[in-house]
Amino acid sequence: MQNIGLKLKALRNTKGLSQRKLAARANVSNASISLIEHGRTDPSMGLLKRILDSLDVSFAEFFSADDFDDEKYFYRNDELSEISSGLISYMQVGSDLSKSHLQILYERYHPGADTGQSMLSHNAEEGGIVLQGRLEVTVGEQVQILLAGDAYRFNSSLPHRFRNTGNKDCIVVSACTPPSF
Amino acid sequence: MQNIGLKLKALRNTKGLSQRKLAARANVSNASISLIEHGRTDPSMGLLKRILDSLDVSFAEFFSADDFDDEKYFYRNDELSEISSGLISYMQVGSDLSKSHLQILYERYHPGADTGQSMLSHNAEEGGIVLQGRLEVTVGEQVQILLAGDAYRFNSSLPHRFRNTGNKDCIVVSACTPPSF
DNA sequence: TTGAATTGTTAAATTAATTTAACAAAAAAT
DNA sequence: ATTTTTTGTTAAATTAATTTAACAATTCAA
Repeated sequence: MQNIGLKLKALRNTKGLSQRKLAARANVSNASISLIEHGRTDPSMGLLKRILDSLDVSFAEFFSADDFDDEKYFYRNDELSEISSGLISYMQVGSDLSKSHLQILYERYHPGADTGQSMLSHNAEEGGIVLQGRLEVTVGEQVQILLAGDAYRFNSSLPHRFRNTGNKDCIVVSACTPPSF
Repeated sequence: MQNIGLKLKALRNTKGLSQRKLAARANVSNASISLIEHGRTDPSMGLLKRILDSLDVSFAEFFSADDFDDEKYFYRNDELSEISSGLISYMQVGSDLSKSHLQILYERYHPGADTGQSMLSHNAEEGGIVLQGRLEVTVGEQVQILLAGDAYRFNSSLPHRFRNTGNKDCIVVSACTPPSF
């Protein structure tokens, strides 16, 4: 478990704490911190929990925290990655999201556009806001027509479907975590 | 660590495995499974990893799998939760995000609006698309003016700042995972 | 330049996790 | 019915994590 050690050391350093300071806050021995950081022990969950708690970091955060660090933060309108699919065009913020947790899309549904059915069952969570037009959204047993200003959010494991039932383009800004494609 | 035990037991049952079957696949003793499930031991990371690996479940999944399940999927424009803060108004999709991983906001920056500085260091990831107006965004050492159609995305642990440097309202749809407030 | 405090490491001692091996209870097989 | 497996639990034995307490190296003060 060398990897955990490296992560912990990095985390400790960003908080500017010494092994002993961290040990005191977490109520563990400083030796434990040293041994874990060097991968010379296989820490118990309880020990690691006390340490992470004292750093205000949850297990989920700690294990999902493989920070992406491209230095690209800004995207001009024409730099958005276009992903076309039939009558729907998706403009994605960022191109390679493989190390990312968040996907943001500017979506344009042409009249008659229809996603068909469930985009699979990712353990994901998604939502969006309608900016223009008319969007029929189905989630589980529920169906709704959303107009400009309306919004949706649900767990992506539920079967869902999007349709533009209007006669003009429908525009939506959506987000999904983790990315769905 | 009673909670880990309950989770593991539930997970094992959904896969239809007995303690011994699981133990064999994970190459651990069946006693360990029993002790963990009853919270009578504080398992080591390595032991738990072997068990989860054999179930094709990552640590991240194991700890983040607290599915939210409100049956509320749709939000009319006037149902968005307004969170005002000085010259900025945030319209949030959903009210209680405590069990959620995703926060979606419709943001309106009045002229002169300024977030000041770093919204702290959440181990989060955020991004957004500018729909209207002029937004100055600072991330780390970089500063950019974004106009309608432009976008941003970055790791929220970087110091960042938003300012409306135009003379009209600026509108942005943003997303953040996990929610920042 | 000296002394005090703080750093990270590590052997030895202690405590606890993990396995081995046994047990009883329940289900399956003959 | 009765044997044979399979189930989950647990004491005892073994192995390993964790702490205590020491060490040398570095930084800070005066």
